[in-house]
Amino acid sequence: MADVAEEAHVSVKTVSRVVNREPGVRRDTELRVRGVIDRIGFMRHDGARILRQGRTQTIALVVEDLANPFYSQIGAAVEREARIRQHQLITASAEGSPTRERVVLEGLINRRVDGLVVVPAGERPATDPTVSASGTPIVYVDRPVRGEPCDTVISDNAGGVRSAVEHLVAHGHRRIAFLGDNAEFWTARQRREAFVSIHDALGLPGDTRVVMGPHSSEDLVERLGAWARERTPVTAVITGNNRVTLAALHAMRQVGVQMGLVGYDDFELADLIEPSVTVVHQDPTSIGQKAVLQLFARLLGDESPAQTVVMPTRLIVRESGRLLSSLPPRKAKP
Amino acid sequence: MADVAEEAHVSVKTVSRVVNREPGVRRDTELRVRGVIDRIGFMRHDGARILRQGRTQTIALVVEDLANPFYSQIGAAVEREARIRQHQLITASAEGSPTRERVVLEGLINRRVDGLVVVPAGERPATDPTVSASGTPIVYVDRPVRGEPCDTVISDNAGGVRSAVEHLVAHGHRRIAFLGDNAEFWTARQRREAFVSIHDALGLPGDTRVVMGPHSSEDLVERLGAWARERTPVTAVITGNNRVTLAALHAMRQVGVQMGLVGYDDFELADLIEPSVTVVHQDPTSIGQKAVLQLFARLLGDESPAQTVVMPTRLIVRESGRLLSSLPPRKAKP
DNA sequence: TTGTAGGCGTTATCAA
DNA sequence: TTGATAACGCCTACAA
Repeated sequence: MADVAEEAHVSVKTVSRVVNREPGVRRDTELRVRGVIDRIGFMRHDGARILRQGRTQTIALVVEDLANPFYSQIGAAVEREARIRQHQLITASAEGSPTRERVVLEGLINRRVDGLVVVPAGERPATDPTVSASGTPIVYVDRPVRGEPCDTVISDNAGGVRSAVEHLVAHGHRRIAFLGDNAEFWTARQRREAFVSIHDALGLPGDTRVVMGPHSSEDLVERLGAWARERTPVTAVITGNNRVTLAALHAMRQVGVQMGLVGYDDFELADLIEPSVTVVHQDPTSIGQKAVLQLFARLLGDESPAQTVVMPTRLIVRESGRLLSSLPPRKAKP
Repeated sequence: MADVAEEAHVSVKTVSRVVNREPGVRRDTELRVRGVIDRIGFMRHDGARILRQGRTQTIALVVEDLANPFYSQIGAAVEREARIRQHQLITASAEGSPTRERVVLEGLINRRVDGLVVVPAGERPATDPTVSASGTPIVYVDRPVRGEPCDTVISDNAGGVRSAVEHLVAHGHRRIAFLGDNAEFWTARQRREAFVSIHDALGLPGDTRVVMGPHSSEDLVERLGAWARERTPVTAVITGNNRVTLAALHAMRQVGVQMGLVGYDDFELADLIEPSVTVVHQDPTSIGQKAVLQLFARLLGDESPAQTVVMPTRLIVRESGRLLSSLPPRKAKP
C-alpha cells in the first residue's frame, strides 16, 4: 500500500480510502490511485486489516468426517450462508476424537475465527475453558453438549422414530425391531429410547427388540436370521442411521430374508432398490442454515439465552414399510 | 502477550520464546511464564504472527459443490493432509461460475493463503492475473486449464472409458452407446472422445451412439426406448459420471428396459441394485492427497516444471456389464 | 479533500 | 539468558 501511495503521490491513507471505497476522495485522485493499483497489481493484505479491526470475517465448521454425506451437506450449507455474509469458512475434522477436537478448537480460537459451528465429538461439558474464555460464539449441531445450555441445532429424533413406528404399524406390522448405531453416540441413544417408549406406548406385543452397533456383517446376518426364525417372526426393522441402513440392506440381501424396513436418513438410490426404501429424512441443508443463522445472530450482538432448535424430520414413504404379504410379487408387470 | 510479560516480570520477547518453545530460556523463568499464561488464559493471536511471518499456514480448496460426494471426498482428503502438515483448510465453492470463482480466488489471495487446490470452473487461461501475480502455488484438480502448463491432477479418463468398453465387449456386447454429461465439462468431452475412438478402434458395428447432457428425465426415457427398439438394439450403455448413471438407472426402471451398464464413478449401493452396477472408479481420496503433496512440494521450494499427474482408474466389476441373456433369471434362488 | 501519528500482537534483530 | 526496538500492513482518530 505504501508502494501505491508513493507511486501515486498520495498518502497511504488515501490509498486505503480508495481501496475501501470510503467517500471523500476526489474523482481524479481516485482514478489515479486505481490506475497505480492495477498497474502494480496491489492486493490488500487482509491479515493486517484483521489485526487492526479485530474481526476475521471467518467462521469455522468442525465435524467428525467431511466425507460423510450428512456432514458434507451441512458443510455446503454453512459455506454458502457464510459466503453470502462475506465470511469465509474454515473446515476441520476432529475425526471423532475429543482430544483432537480440543486441539482443533484451540487452533481455530488462536486464529480468532468469529464463530464456530461444531458437531461435538464427545459429550464433554460445554464449558471447554479454551472456547468459553475466548468468548467466541459457538453453535452445536446434531448433538448437544452437557453442562450449561448452549445454542444447539438438533433434529427431532423422537419424532422421526415415532413416524417410522407409526408408519409400520399402520401397514400392519406388529413385531418391529430396532437396529441402532453405537450407543456411544447421543443420537443413537436418543433414537433407541424413542423406539422403546413408543413401542411400549403403542402396546406392541413381545419384548422390545433392540440391538445397538457397531454391527459386524456376521452379527447382523445372524441377528436378522434369528428374528426371522422366531415363532412369531419380526416383520420389520427400523435402522438408526444411514450406516446401519446400508449394513442391514446388505445383510438382508445376504440372508435372503425380506423384512419391512424404515431407515433413518435418506440416501441416494433409496428409490432404486427393490423394494424402495422408506426413510426418515432429516434435512442437513436446513440444519446447517439454521446453525449459521443462529451464529450470526450472536455475532450481531444477540444476547438472549441459549436456544435449542429442534428441526423437524420428514417421513419419505416408499415401499419398504409395507407388510411383506401386501407387496406385489416381483416382476408383476410382464 | 504484553500482559503476561508484565505479570511475569519478563519482556514480551521472553514470553514469545516460551510460547514458541524456543531454546534459551531458563527453566524457572519458563515455568513462571507458563504459570501466568495458564492463569490468565493467554492465547497467541495467530493473525499477528501471520502478519509478521508472512506465512498463514492455510491452504484453500475451491470446488463447484461441496455437497457432491466426489468433491467432499477430495475435501476430506485435502483437509486431512493439510492438518497433518499443521495447516488449516479454507473451503469455498464457486458454484460452477467462473465469475464467482474469480471473486473467491481474489478473496483467498487477499488472505494470503499459502496455496490453492482448485477444481476450475471454466477453462479460462491458467494465467488468471490475480493468482499468478500473487505467486501463490496452485494445483488444479479433476480438469486442466488452458494456457501455459500448470500443476494438475486428473484421472485417467481415457483409460477408464477404455476399461468400460472392453469389459462390455468381453461380455459379448457389440452395440454400445454412451451417455455423457454436459459437453461444457472437460471431463465429459474427454470421456466422449475416448469412447468414440475406442469404439472405432475396436471396429464395433454401426454408428457410435453418443448423447451428451443435460438429460431430462423424459429425454432419457425416450432415448433409451428408441435404442432398445432399433432393429439391432443397443445392448449396453456407458454413463459419463455419477449424475448420469443415476438418471439412467431411473430411466431404465421407468422404461422397463434392461440394458448392460457401466457407470463412471462408483457410488454407494451400486452393489445393492439389481443387477448390481459395474463402475469405473476414480479414487477421490488419492486425488486429493496427490494434489496436496504436489502443493506442499511447491511450498517447500520445488521449482521443477509444472507437472500433470494422471491418476489411474479401476474397474469395479459387478453384474451390470454382463450380456442380458447371460444374466440368471431373477429370483433364481428359491 | 487529504495527511500524520499511533497502534493492533507478534517475531526478528541485535545488543546487553 | 534476557530485553529493547523495529518492523509486518493496515485502519482509527484526529489534524490540516
